[in-house]
Amino acid sequence: MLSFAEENYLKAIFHLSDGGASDVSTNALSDLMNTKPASVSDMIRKLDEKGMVTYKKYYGVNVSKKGKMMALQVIRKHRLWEVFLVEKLKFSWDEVHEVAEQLEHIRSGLLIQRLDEFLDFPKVDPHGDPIPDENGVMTVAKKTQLDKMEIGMKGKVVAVDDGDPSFLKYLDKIGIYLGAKLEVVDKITFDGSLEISVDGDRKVFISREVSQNILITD
Amino acid sequence: MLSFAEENYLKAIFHLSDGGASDVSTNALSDLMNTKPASVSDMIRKLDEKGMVTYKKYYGVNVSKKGKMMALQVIRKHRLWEVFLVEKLKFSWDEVHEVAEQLEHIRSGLLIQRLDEFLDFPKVDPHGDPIPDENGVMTVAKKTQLDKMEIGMKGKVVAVDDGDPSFLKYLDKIGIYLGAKLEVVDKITFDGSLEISVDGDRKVFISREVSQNILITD
DNA sequence: AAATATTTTTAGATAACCCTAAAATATATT
DNA sequence: AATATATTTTAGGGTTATCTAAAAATATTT
Repeated sequence: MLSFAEENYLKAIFHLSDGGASDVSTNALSDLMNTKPASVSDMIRKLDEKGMVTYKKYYGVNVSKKGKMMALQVIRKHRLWEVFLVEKLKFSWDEVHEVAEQLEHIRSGLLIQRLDEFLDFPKVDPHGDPIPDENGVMTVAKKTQLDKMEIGMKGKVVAVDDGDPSFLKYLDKIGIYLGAKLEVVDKITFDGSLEISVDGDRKVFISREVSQNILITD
Repeated sequence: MLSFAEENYLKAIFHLSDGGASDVSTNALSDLMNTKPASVSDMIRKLDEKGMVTYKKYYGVNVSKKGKMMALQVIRKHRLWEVFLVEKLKFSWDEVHEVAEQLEHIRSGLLIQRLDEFLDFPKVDPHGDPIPDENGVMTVAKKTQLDKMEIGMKGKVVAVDDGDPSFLKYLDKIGIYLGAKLEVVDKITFDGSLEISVDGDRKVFISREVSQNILITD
């Protein structure tokens, strides 16, 4: 069985490698984990011995098949708990992460199975990120950045490309939430900012930067 | 801040001392915690330095005022999570403990406040044990052992005096649950066993031993 | 391609929590 | 009250996860 620390490293490697696509450097990991590179080297060696990662000294690390499954299980738990916190306990987007970081390590197959059921088998978390199933499979909907859409196009907010709490708070403030129906009303060519309508009525202006971080599906 | 291990020791001392009433021996603690007496001595010394327990070498340990509050907070979390698991996730009495042992260590004031609200501020856990409030105060209902009741007396199951899973399973099997309305139909003087009706209809026989472990309030 | 800079690993330490074995203290027995 | 027994503590180690400082390997610059 993996320790909390091992689970966290595995999750970090999974994310930094884009699900195993590219290798991850020791420094990138130490940055993300808020530990020193030396500590990362130690941990990676241990995870390698356990067959959880593939590791070539000085050239980077990646998740193994086994490690990827473990990471996906932790991510599954994290995201299910986030849904619980937001939908049932009325947490706001920016309050969930810290608590879910703790809850994701609770060990109980039954618990997570029942939680999934209780939440009615959600497919995405409150940030719109897909929730892996028991086998680690995620069904990913095609997402478009809001700034790539043309005037008159409509869609539903499925994700937010940024974990920054202040960004999430801002979205909350202007009334944009996961599942909100958006329509591009106008596009200001000067600075790329957008006028959009939320749920068919409320109209708001948002900067290009903000619009790039809002993901839409139809 | 206290570590998981420290929280667990504090909780154990609280329980073994009956909430601070009597001092606790090193061996009693090592038994309950499944550790060696030497480890207990170490931990107690540390908790003493932190002002969480009162400790006189060779003569036993007890919770301090501060330690008692900490223990009650952990117990509060434990019991609230038990209610959640049983009422919302359909866990049975005997499945909750292990998971609640993990969940009780999640650190988030907001979480436990919202959970309490979500569960509609329960006063007792699924075993009928009282849930301390934010200030550590428990409102204890007067409980009578079922075997002390006379023929014709009625009451509601508020607690079960035994944590043994097989006992809880047996109760489940014969249809006795927390909140069930019981009436003593007959008392067999020969062996002290009881005939009781559950919820006004189903009649079952239970041994004196079982009836001693079922607590009733009116 | 040699020198310099950066990244990564190794070596050695520390803190938390547990262990075994031995010493100290308290309790029970004769 | 002296001795035997049981309990508790101390001493010395092991493991995990972290650290700093130094060494080794890789990458960049001139």
